Amino acid sequence: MGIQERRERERERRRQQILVAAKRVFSNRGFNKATMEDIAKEAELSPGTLYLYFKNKDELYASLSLRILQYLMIRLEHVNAEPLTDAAQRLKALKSAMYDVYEFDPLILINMFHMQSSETLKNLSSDLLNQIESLSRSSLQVMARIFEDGVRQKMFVAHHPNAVADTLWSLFSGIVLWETSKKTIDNQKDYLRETFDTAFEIFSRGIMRQ
Amino acid sequence: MGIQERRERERERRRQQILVAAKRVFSNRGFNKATMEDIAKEAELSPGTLYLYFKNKDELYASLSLRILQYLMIRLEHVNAEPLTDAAQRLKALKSAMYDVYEFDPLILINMFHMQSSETLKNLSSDLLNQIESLSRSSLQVMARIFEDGVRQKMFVAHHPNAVADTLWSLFSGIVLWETSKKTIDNQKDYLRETFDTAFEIFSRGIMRQ
Amino acid sequence: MGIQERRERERERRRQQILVAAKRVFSNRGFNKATMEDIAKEAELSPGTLYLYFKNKDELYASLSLRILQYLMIRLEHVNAEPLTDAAQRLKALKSAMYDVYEFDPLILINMFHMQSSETLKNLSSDLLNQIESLSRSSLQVMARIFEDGVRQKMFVAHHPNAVADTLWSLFSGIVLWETSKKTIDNQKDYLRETFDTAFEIFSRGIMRQ
Amino acid sequence: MGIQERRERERERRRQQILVAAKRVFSNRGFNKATMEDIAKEAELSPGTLYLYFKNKDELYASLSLRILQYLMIRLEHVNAEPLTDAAQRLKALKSAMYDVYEFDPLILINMFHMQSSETLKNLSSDLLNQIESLSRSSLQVMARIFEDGVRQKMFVAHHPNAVADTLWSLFSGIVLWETSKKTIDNQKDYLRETFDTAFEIFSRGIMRQ
DNA sequence: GATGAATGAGGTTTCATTCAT
DNA sequence: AATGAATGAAACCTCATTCAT
Repeated sequence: MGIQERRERERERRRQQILVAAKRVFSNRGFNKATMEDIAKEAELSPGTLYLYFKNKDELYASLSLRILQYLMIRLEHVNAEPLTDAAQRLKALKSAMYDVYEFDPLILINMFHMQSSETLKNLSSDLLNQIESLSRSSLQVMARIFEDGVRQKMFVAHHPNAVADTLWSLFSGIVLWETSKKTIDNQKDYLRETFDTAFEIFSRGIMRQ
Repeated sequence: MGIQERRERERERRRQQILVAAKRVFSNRGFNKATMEDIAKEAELSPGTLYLYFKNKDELYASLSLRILQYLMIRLEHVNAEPLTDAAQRLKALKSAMYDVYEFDPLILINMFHMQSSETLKNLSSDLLNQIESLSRSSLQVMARIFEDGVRQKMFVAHHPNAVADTLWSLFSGIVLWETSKKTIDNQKDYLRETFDTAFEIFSRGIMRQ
Repeated sequence: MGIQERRERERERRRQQILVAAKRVFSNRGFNKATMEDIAKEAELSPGTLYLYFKNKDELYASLSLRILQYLMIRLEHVNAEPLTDAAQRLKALKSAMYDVYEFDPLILINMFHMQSSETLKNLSSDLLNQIESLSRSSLQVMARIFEDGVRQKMFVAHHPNAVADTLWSLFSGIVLWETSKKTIDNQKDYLRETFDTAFEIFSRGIMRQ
Repeated sequence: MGIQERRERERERRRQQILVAAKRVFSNRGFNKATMEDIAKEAELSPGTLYLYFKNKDELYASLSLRILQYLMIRLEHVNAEPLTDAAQRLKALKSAMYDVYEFDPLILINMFHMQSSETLKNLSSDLLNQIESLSRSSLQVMARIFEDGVRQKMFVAHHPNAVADTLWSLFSGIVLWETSKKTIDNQKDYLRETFDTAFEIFSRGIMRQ
């Protein structure tokens, strides 16, 4: 391992250390209340150091999303790679993938949806914005391909695959945000899984041929 | 009209004047960037005056949501009040209602979803929070009742009515937020209606008996 | 006196109060070391208040210069207005005017020259920059006119009046900066007057006809 | 060449390398905006290394001035060494020397004047400050000697030679700073030579006997 | 009731300098 | 000797909120 490579690795480790701290602080103090100093303290680094790894606060926040998008992508590709047998099973695999994404990191997922629904997006460096965008676009395309295949195999009712993917994605993000908000207000327990079950059942029934 | 009543009326007029200004500013500058001074200027009032009508900035924002919830409630009750004929028509009416809500004031609707997905909720006065909550709860209940009726009439597949309402609501809010975010990034035109059409078709097919 | 006018007056008083404090702090701590908080404390105001009167730190600094330029302008116009008698007396009046400008506020004068010799200029609001520029331009023009008249009256050797004005202005600012720097290093007493005397004698002899 | 000497030479080479880089960065980014990291990058060294050769940022800046002062000194001594023939020619030689100093390195010259007119001076190590001071003092003395000789030879009007030297030096630095500032504002072309021509003509006429 | 000047806590960010490797 | 990652103090500036008029 060359010295260059080791440095690169060390640098990546630091980045992760900061992201982990950021996630923790963000989850404790909430999106707006978390300060760079909080994060620095949590990461046991100085504020200045954060800026060696992330251009500014928005970019640090946004970077949290990339990881989960990458995870989503991997899971979706797996679903797509499995031999096509039966529509119901396909959808089940898809549902399972999405739920895993939620469990992988609920807080960051909410963060991501939150960010997408705000004007924060406009302030990101075009580089990062492009990454997020392209990854999120590809994910939707992979999803769309699943539905496309299904339609071709006469398992799914004919719809524009992109629109179906958008529907599923909206359903998913809507549930995540809505259930989170209910949890915030009521301190209720986490009903997300149940809501998602019903929602998915309806969705499945809605797109599968009888 | 007593002097008391006239005062009350005058006061309400001011509140509306501020809300209108707030909405405009919020839509121009974005959620976080809008300042109280901006709003005051737009309302042709002084900053101090805003605080005579709204406890703080969060409350002012939150108050924007009430109006749209009230409108939602009215529309839903209408749907519910119509003589029950046929499931498809019921759902069509429901869809139409929701789309009207969107058109009634897209910006405030997004604002509302945005707020619900953030920790702003925690900072509201319990009074306002209660109002929002109860109104939003009732709306969901009215929706749920529609599905309940439908199930009883064997028009809809049996599901827990609340879960179906949650699904629809999530779907709706998810689409609004997701399509808005896409519009922000791409400066694309407004595809919301189309996405919602497909989504609703799938949803309808998913809950109706064949 | 209307309420509007009184407010305007009050506002101007505050501006002056801040400028006075800024000048004091600037002179004690030096150009770069002075902070907005220092100035606020000196003015017995809060930092935020400074920003109600000056857009940013650079503008506050630059505003210090305007006053002295205005004073310069007045003094020069007086020299110009006096009935033209004799070249020597004209120059004497001019010299006296410039020395008064120095005494009016040496620190701000140095500040002004310092600023002009730096890239701070680029960061000013175009409005303020224009004011400074135009005032400084007019001053030079008034000076140039004095020399122009002198040449026409055959009292001064023929030179391009603008170039003569530039020479005098450069001489003046050069002396101010150079003598100040010597004073800084040596903690010497203020030799400026003497240097200026000699310099002006040479200058006068250089432009007057024998 | 001993090993000691070679080391010394190597060290000097590095110093020069840094100074060259510093000059370049300073000229591009302006006095205040230039950072140590910029300079390090330009010199293809690391920030830490700069501190092995210069105590701090101020010293690095100040060191830039030494070279030009040395050049000035050499040129002035040449003027002084030439056989005294005629006052006009003496002054011409002096003027030519000063203009050469300007051309030798305008940026550093401005830098030097800029520094002299600021409180940076106070923060230098006494060693460096002494060097600058003594060199700048000697330069003025050499200049003064020229005028002294001229007076003794009845070519120049009697004035205190130091005061005349100060006048010339002030005139020179004043012009450099003033013309630079005009160039900054107007993006005008470089009028310095012309202004200096007129100024010097006036100055010459002012000190020469008729 | 309305004003709007003033507040001041608190946030983000920069950058000269250090020091372990 | 050279590195360059890390530091952390300190600066500028914003803006929700208050309160004397």
